[in-house]
Amino acid sequence: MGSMPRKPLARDAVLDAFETLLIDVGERAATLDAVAKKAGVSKGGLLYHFPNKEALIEVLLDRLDGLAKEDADAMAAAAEGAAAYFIRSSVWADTPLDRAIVAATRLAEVAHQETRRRFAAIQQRWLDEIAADVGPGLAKAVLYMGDGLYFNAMLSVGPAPQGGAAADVEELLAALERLRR
Amino acid sequence: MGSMPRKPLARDAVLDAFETLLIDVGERAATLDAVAKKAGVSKGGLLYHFPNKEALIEVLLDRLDGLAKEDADAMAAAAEGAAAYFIRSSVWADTPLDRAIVAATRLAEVAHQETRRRFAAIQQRWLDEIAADVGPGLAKAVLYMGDGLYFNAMLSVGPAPQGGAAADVEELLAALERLRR
DNA sequence: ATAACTATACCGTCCAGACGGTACAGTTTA
DNA sequence: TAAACTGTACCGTCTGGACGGTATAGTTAT
Repeated sequence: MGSMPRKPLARDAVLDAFETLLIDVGERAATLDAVAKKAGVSKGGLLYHFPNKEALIEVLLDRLDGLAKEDADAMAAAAEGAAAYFIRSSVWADTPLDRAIVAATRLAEVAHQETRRRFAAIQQRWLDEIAADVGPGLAKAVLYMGDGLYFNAMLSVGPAPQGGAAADVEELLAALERLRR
Repeated sequence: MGSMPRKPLARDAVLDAFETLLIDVGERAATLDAVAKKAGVSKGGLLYHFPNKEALIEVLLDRLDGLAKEDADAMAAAAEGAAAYFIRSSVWADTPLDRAIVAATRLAEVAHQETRRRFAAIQQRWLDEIAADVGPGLAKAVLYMGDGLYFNAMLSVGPAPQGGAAADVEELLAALERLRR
């Protein structure tokens, strides 16, 4: 039979902890020690799975790419249209994709180039889907509305409680309908 | 009698350097040593004017408040209307206000609470002016469009050159006209 | 004379990463 | 079948460097 080593439980715990800390306290405070402590893992154990902090980031970005691709596919197939789907999904809802995006944003803010590149690619894909729905002339307007929602969520998410951003979506959807006519 | 000490040249140089470093390399890399070096000032000279990093931040936020207030007043008085003025001014144009906003955003991303509070206040003022122009139902849509522009600028500004975001503004203004009808 | 610096040395703390060791599941060999 | 061995999954400690901040003695401009 093939060898069956123990399952690497710490690995996922570390990744989730890293993501959570990025979201809650920012990149600066998401130190290896803090991540290890949050994950309930020793620092040595953390470094066994991720040789350095950059490796931690890379895996997080890969996870983001996967989730973003899934989401873009769902957007393209959405019955309500890509634009409405996009607006709706731009509210902070603590989904895996939301978390991955905000976490990655914290890295981009710190001028992490690779993160910025990935972001640009994801944004482009979103823009393409929206343009296919509402036409190229309005796509940017819709994209930026959603981005604005994210932007505001980013600045309030964290230790502070999250307000009722869900109400904003209705306004944005109404604006979208108006643009569509 | 009239002893006239020399003018504090270093003070402004330090503030500008701090702002530039925040924009270009993020909060993490905007160390006191880096700021002093960029400003062409000794570290001792920097600390002569700003006893600690927090003081540096506070003065930057005060400068932001002043510029934001000026801008909001101009927005309220704009002939084209507050909403169009806002959209237009949301493009990254390297103005003092743009720089102050992006610099402050870098701090907010690092979960600096006071910075977030100031931002929320500025956003509220903007929202009020826009609502006075296009009505409360559409204000959030317009605000978020502008924020989206800023958001994207934040993620691309820095060492990388700035693309033609100015073209986007025309799209957004067209969308705004459409909403207004 | 005095504010506005320069230059440099230094301190405590924090952090990324290296390193050596431990526990244990599974595999081989006698 | 059991001792010997192997590889994975960790733990705990240490080190070297960076960073924020202090201190202090000397220099320049007004």
